[in-house]
Amino acid sequence: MYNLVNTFKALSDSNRLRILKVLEPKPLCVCEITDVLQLAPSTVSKHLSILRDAEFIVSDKEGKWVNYRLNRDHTNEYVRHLLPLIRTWIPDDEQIRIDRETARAIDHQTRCHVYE
Amino acid sequence: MYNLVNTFKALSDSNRLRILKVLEPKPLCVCEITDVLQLAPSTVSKHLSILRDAEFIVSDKEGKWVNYRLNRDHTNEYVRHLLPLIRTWIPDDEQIRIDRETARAIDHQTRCHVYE
DNA sequence: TTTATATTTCGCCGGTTCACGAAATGACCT
DNA sequence: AGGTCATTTCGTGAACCGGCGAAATATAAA
Repeated sequence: MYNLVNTFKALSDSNRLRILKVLEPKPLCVCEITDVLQLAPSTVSKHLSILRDAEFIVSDKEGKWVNYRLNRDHTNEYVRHLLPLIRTWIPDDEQIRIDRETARAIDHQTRCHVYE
Repeated sequence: MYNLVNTFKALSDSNRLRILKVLEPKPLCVCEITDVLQLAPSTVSKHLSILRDAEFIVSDKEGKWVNYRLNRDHTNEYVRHLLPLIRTWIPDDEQIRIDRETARAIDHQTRCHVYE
């Protein structure tokens, strides 16, 4: 029960839903997500840890960056059912549309100071 | 988006999940639900209004009582998908099991002062 | 080693949520 | 009309949540 409540709590914030929706097309690192949400990095980091604790997303460390992606693993029953539903929901929400366009427009090399 | 967040918020409280689960077998009035949850009537009433606003439950007035039941209507897309999921989840949670037993044991006539 | 960048952790502040009791409202019996 | 019970509304206090900036940590270039 406690676990189920926690799962729904993770989904009870519009900025966390924005994160899940912007990760649908492709994984992103924290600084890219920060650019999309326009929130302080510490705030974004906290949101990501909540989504990760609920197993909606997983992180991969790559150099100084941490990439986050949707959890496609089917171990967690709640996530297994909820992620596909969320994928079908609010596909044309204006905010979500803007976020995806923002994410698409980010030049990863420049934004994340990647040396060649 | 706002609507979806609100839907998840309605599910983000263990007492509200208890209400949804105890209503699965059959509708109950507020005083019966109050007996099950062991919370103040005003608190229970508030939880019920949150669940009703999110369209998970509907109310029917019957004399001085208000009966609440799960919303089987399929108008709300979120509810249409989430209620069946919740029905399959935490079926053997200890608290849920106790709540259902409590509800089953309530003598409606006596508890709700029903005149013959 | 120093500097730059990315990320997380921590503490604080303001707003929200959840619990309660008191009061208001509604329905029905006498 | 007066009394009783069911329910809701309202105000309040404690706990929680989401935002921020500062500091800590990690990686890698210079």
